[in-house]
Amino acid sequence: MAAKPEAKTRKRGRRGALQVHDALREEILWVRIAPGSALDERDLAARFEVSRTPIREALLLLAGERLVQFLPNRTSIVAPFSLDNAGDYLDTALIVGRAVARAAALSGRADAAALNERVGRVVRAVEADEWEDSLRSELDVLRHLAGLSRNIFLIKFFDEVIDAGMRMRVLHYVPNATPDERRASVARLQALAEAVLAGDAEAADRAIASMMLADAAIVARSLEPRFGGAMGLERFGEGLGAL
Amino acid sequence: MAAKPEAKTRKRGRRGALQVHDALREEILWVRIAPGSALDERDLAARFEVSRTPIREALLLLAGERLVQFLPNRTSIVAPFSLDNAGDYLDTALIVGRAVARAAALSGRADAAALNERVGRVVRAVEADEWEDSLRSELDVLRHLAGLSRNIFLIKFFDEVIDAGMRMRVLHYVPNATPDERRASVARLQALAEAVLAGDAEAADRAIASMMLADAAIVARSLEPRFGGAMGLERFGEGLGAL
DNA sequence: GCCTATCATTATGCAAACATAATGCAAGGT
DNA sequence: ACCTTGCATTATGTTTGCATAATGATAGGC
Repeated sequence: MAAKPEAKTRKRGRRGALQVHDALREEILWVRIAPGSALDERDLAARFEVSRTPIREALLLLAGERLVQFLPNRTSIVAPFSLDNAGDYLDTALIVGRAVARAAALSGRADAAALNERVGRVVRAVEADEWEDSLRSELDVLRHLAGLSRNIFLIKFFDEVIDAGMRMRVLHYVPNATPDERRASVARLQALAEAVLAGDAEAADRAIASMMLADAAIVARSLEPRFGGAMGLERFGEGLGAL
Repeated sequence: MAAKPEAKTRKRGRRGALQVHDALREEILWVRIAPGSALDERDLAARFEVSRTPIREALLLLAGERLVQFLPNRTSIVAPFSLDNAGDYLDTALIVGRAVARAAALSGRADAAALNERVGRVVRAVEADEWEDSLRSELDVLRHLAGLSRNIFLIKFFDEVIDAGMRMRVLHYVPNATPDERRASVARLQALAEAVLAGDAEAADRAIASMMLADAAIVARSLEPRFGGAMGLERFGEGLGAL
């Protein structure tokens, strides 16, 4: 009866373009496809067992998310990745992240059981040294907090911020953070959760900012051998972050 | 020689999907197509004199920008518009806008001649009562200020904020603002420009916030007959805006 | 020996046709 | 008179094929 399981999958997901989009999106964000890689439509069509049209549609959607670069009459590529604007990124992430933390704390919608359960997953994944699970569950907590705001614009922008920093995390945070640093990061996440549960916007703001700054310092450290600290990362927390 | 001018246009714009995307995008943002309208692919194909493929690609891009809703196996529609989350919008716009104003002021890149020229266009358009030009040029000033930050994430988010509020402006700001209110808004824009030129981040922050709040009040006023002030708009400036 | 122009190759951009899911109407039954 | 069931209609989702622009190799000239 399970003669053609993949055929049933094809039939069930009656919209190949979205399937392809989601699959490619995951692969790009988790850097299972290298930045700059060519995305040949014919190859992808063969791989996903669909024609080129749904592939093109998926690539167009990804191009809209700035994850793929559509070059005119040339083969599309995975969006190149560099840390040249990591400073920009963290300035912006701080702004949106702090707004999310404050909104979550002020929402009065935080549920201790649900939140602690999610934080618990992070703790367990870090203890077990499952880096992918730990990253996934950590971002899940943050997205959950954003959801508490019920502000669709804030949620949307925060999602975009997380996605924009995804490959930086995978490439330059995960491989460089020591176990102690991971535990310290989780402790900051727990402080954030507690502040949100207590409805303390100021404390939540400080907690998420210190978490983001500490994580950024780890990324910055990984680059010093190459750039000699010329990345401008030392000014985090000044300027826009001080809004 | 100009025998087939439209044929040359077709040939020159070798990427119909982007042409269609830009055209539809303008029509949706300026509400020349009503929210909720059906977007029949065949009709659009006939209208733009291309096949359905580039139409579909354009619609997918617009769906990624949340300007079109792709309903499964049904005809796509222009994204519905409502003011139910206008409060969310203005909270978020304030956060990003204030960050832009501060970043522009701190950038030290503001050029008096270029900025005053742009502001001058707004003044002239308002004096001439050209509402579309005035809105266009006003948003152009704001985008120009965002560009001064050279922060690609901030620029991107600010663009998205402006687009997200576009139909609200066209439908509920433009028809309700009195000439005096328009002039007052322009005065606040001038104050913003002056603060940025002076490099005064605090003043720029206050200027853009007061501008956005005053404009929001006009939108809110237009709704009171219908909603009796139950929109939650009266709490602007509290909560997140007080970050 | 190196540079340049031309051509074959390859992959994209678009068009048209086919397959399929959803909708509306009509006919029949309760 | 109303609800239900089945079918025709319609528009989407996908496939396939062709036209065209860009790339790389090759041959010719300097």
